[in-house]
Amino acid sequence: MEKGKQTLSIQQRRRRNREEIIEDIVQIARDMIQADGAASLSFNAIARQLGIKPPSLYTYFDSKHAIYDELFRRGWQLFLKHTEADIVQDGTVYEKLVLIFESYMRFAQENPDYYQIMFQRPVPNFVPSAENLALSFTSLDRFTAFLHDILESEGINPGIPDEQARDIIIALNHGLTEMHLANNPELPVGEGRYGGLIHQAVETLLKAWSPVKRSE
Amino acid sequence: MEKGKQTLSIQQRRRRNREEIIEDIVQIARDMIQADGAASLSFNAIARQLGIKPPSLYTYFDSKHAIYDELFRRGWQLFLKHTEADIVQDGTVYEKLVLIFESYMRFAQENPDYYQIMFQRPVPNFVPSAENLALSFTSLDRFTAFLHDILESEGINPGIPDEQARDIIIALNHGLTEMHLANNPELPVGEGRYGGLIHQAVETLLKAWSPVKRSE
DNA sequence: GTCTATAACGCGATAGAC
DNA sequence: GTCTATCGCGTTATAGAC
Repeated sequence: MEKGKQTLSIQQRRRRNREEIIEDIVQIARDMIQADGAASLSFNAIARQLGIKPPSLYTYFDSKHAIYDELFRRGWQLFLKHTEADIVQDGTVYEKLVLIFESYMRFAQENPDYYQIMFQRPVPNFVPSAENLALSFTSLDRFTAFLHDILESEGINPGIPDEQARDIIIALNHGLTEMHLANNPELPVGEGRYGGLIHQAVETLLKAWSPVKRSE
Repeated sequence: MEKGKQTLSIQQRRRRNREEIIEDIVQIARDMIQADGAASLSFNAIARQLGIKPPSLYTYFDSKHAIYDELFRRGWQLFLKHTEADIVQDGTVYEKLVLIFESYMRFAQENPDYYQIMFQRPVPNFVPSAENLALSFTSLDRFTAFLHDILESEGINPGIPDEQARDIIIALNHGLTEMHLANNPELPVGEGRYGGLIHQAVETLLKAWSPVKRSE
């Protein structure tokens, strides 16, 4: 991985434009993180693989943290697209929520590099820029609105404020994903000790929150 | 933190026995992790603070990973004691489960150094030894038995296998804790966006799993 | 003006000889 | 326990090539 030969000569490389090189850097960083974890991403190793010297890399990124920040940004952009595609208008609440859970877990599994940087904190002292952090709030706002809609349209009253119901969903969803990645990272969403629990988890929530007659 | 003076001279230190020095090393490592995160623990810095040269540290630990492994072991030992104290025999299921949730979150907050190493994976390439890993299974077994007991004694049938109910509890509990630490690490258990959701979370689970008459 | 290389600094973990 | 030495890291300064 680290010792890969560059495929282009320096002269050829020079002709390529800046954007292409940045894409290369991002792709190399993603590959390395997927192989060895976000915390052990090496600035020097990226340069080596690109076929340039480490100092030259500073032409494209001001620091190693700037690369993390760019990955953070791209991750959230992709996540917004990813979840958008999985938010459907038809179907039952149950089906909609299951899709949300599966979507989150699938994103984590398909993009472990982005997921680490976005939802875990593997890099000491890395703080995303305020601009990119705002992207994550956009996602939360969207989910809040989505949940509000489906609860209202189905006449579901969790008995607690919508925001609390939302946060319980978020915590359960995140917890299932974390445990799935820790226990059966190789199994697809829907299988494994935790990855296979999405339906039961959503059913549990909806059972508790559905407006049914209770004996007590 | 890192530049603290040693309080004993080398000669005094020499007289102390090996176990005391190891205790010192562990305590210094814990302090450093609490300050800067597990991933940025520095072997050299530990030696500096102990008042010895880095290579001498190898007399006590074979590698940096060996220090992590020792912390992993101590963390699980403490966790077993910690939860044991919070598993009570009297009270309702609701109260017992709330205590379990609070206990886990409190452990994470009071021992962030151990928690990181035990439940997150902040150190690339660190894998706990099989011997110490077994400690974590002891904890799972104990929780399985505990949950089985209280479900049975209260005649609760979640409608799904006990192991699945257990894992939903674990996931929700872990998710709440992760989100609390990420959002309001400074707030005590019971407060904050996620730290204040334990009662609602447990209530949701028990509502769904309680044997009540339903209209559908 | 943009990209590159060389050299060097201070840090880290670790190995080996003493 | 020590010291010396090797190697990797991120980063900066500086200077030359396109």
